[in-house]
Formats: sequence, structure tokens, C-alpha cells
Amino acid sequence: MGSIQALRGTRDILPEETSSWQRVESVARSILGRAAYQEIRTPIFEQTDLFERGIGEATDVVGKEMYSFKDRGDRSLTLRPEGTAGVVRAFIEHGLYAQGGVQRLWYTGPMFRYERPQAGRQRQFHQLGVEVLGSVDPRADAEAIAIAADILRALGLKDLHLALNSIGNTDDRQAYRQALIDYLTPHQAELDADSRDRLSRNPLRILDSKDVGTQAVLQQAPNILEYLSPASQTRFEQVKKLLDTLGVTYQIDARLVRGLDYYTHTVFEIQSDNLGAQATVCAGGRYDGLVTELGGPATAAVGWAIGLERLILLLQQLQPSMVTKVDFYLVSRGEAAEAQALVLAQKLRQAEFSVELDLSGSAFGKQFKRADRSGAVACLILGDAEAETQTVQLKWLKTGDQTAIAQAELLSDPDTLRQQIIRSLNAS
RNA sequence: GCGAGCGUAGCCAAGUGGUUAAGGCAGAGGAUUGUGGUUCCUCCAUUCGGCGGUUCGAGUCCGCUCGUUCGCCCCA
Repeated sequence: MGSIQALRGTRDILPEETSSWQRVESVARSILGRAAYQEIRTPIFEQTDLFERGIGEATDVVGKEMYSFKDRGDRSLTLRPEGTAGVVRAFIEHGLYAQGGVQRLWYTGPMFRYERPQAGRQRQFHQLGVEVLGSVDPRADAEAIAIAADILRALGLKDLHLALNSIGNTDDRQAYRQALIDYLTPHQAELDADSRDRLSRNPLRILDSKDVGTQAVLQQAPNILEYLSPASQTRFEQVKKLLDTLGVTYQIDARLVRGLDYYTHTVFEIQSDNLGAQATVCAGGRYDGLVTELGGPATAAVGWAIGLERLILLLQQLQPSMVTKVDFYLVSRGEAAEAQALVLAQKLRQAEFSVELDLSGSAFGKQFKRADRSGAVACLILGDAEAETQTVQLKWLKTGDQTAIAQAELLSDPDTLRQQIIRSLNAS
């Protein structure tokens, strides 16, 4: 192709798809609003440092997936690869902690990671996420998880499962990490190359390797849940009990570790079997250390993010998106009539009807064909004869009934007109 | 970064060495110069992602390249 195309890993969301996106946003917005979450909008790029410190230098996201560049002032900037770091930065920068209590925030927008695109994964993708800052209470974890489940359910999604785990506090994880290294080191030869590599760098990540040999070795590996301190254990028990009480079903997955360094205690993923290799639609957890890590006061926090492309993939498996249809399709021909039609269209719109004005100037026959295809409820016809008398033909496309009516009269009683439209829509 | 598959019109496609690149949808015009969803007619790719090679001859074979899809890594 000689012409310019969208960059690898990016794509256009065309009109036939935008209604799905709008539906997701409006469902999420209303559920979050009822739970007292407030929207926050942060910049799409930040100082590179923020992500390096927040997400962790050893993670793949920071190590090889960031879109980083120098600006004209020689500052290193990065297109945000996830939403939490920016929200926490704003939380600290604006002293939101000073307002006391708990901050419940949500956001949505594009994220960027330099990866090879595949099913459910792009370089520019969109997330909708929440961050609950300022509570250690296990109820905060349970509430956040329940709300995520609510949003997915309200959208009609089924066959999702919630995988849950606790990775404890920093000390717990340190102890477990050592135990895992001790166990795996003698088995090094049986591990796949990637896992062998991670043994020194990031041993926890070996747990979710897809390699069968590695998985076999892991069968006998120590379980992280047995390395939790009594306090961490109690905390995890509380979260589980609260989810039970809420009727949220989950499976414990002791192999579930997340890829970003900031997680502590509760971690979870909501997965689908219908997404190919990238099964996770929503993921999150607790991150009690991140706010201090980024220079703020000690603040406990939980959050999650939904991958919107993946969500919409699932939605479209349920039902193809539908095109919005218009009340009136306005057909006109002849100079005077075309001018009157433009005015009539505007007046109808001001009266809150939806109107599509045919601009083609082609023969009436062609315009009718388009009226039909547009799915409009009724067609308005304005030709020389109507222009002369300031009237318009009103034709109900379902029945073919047609009457002449003065333009002024059409606009004089919008309520009756609206009822007629509804009646026509309901008639099969 | 690695592996595999695939690139023919706006979309779905047939074609697997001989040249006039099927067909369908969508689109444009007409039969019907002011009445749709049916029908009928006409038009709609000097060219097969790009470049180079093999051959008398390439959409078809080979090489490279770009794009895309799926998988690995990793993640939402």
C-alpha cells in the first residue's frame, strides 16, 4: 500500500463499533457513580522515572515495553503503560490524602506498550480502572472486586472466572522467594530457558510459565500461601469471607503472581475462556507500598483495570453492535424545496427529533432507496409542489401510508408526532 | 526479540505457470424525468502488498521487504 496506514498495534474504532464502547463507558460510569467513585483524568505521558520507580525496573513492562522518548528540553518522557502510577502521582501532587478518608477514583483512556500485537493485545490499548486510596480494610478489597464483577455482569458477560491469591507483605514475599529459589535451583536443568533466566532476576514469575516441563517441576514447589505471616493470612481469610458473603465466586490460585512490582497481599484476575491466549479481562490487587515509594505519605490502596479491547471482543461475541436509526429521512428535490428541507431538518432537530437530510440531489427513486436502507421510521418528502404550498409529504416507511401536512403543522404538535413514531416502531 | 500462517477491488472471495483476473455484497447510472424494500440491464482491479529474480510467459515458482493474523515472552 502506498498510502499511510495506522501504525502497527494501533487501530481505528469505526462508527459501527463506537456504540459498544459508549455502552461500556456508560454502564461503568453509572455503577461507579453509585459506589461514590469519582473520575480522574491524568496526562497520557509522564516523566519516565515515575514508571521506573512505580512499576519496577526489573519488570518487562519497564524493561522492554515502554514508549519512551526525549522531548525538546531533553527530558525523558514515557507514554503511560498503565494507569495506576499516574493516578498515584496526582494523588500525591495535589495532596488528595489531606482530604482525609478514602479516595475512590476511576479513570479510562489509552495506554501504550511496545509489544508484538496478537489477539486481545495492541500497542495502544484502553483501560478502565479504579484506585481506592487510604484504606487497609479488607472490605475495600472485596468492594473493589465486587464492583468489577458487577460491571462485567451488567454488560451481560458470562463464563468469567475470578482467580484470587495473596502474595503477602514484602517480608512474606522475601521469605517465599528464597524458598522458591532453594527449591528450583537443583531443578534448573528441567526448566525452560526463560524460567532459568528468571531464577535470579524475578523467580516469582516462573510460577505462571506456560512451559509444560516447568509446570511439572512446579508441582512440588512450595506454596506462597504457606509463607504468609499470621497477619497476612488473617487478612486473606477476611477478604475471602467477605467475597463469600457478597456471593462473589472465586478460585484460589496460589500460582497467580502479577507482573508489576507494586502489588502486596490481594491479587486477582478475572478471566474468560473466549479470548485466546490473553484470557485476562480485568486484573488488579492491593498496593500498600506504592504511595510511599513515589514520595507520598504511607497510604494503603487497592485497584484494578479492565482491558477494554478484550471486553469489547467478548461483548461482540454476544451480540453484534447495532446501528442507531433515525426518526426521519428527509428527501428533497429542486432548489426551493432543498432549501426548505434544510430548514425543516433543523427545526425538527431543535424539537429533539433525529433527522437525516439526503444531500445527494439525485432522483427521488434513489433517495427513497436510501431512506429505506437508513432504517428511518418515516420519510419526509419535499419537492416543487410541496415547496410551493409550504407542505411536506409524511410517509411511514413500514406501512407505506402517506399524508400531506403543512410544515408548520408538523412542528406544532411534537408530542403527537413522537407518539406516532413510537407506535410505528412498536408495530411489527 | 523468537516461531508459524496469510496478503487478489470498499468488503467476502475463485484462480496453483499461458493473459479476456470468475462470482457475490456494497456503490454509480438506467428501465421507472416525483415514490423504497422485488426484478432486469449497464458500469465499477491495464492488475494481484512492494521490490528484485527464474521463465518465451508469473497472481501462480524463488529471494528479500512491508503489512497482517495467531502463538511464545509478557500483560489489560
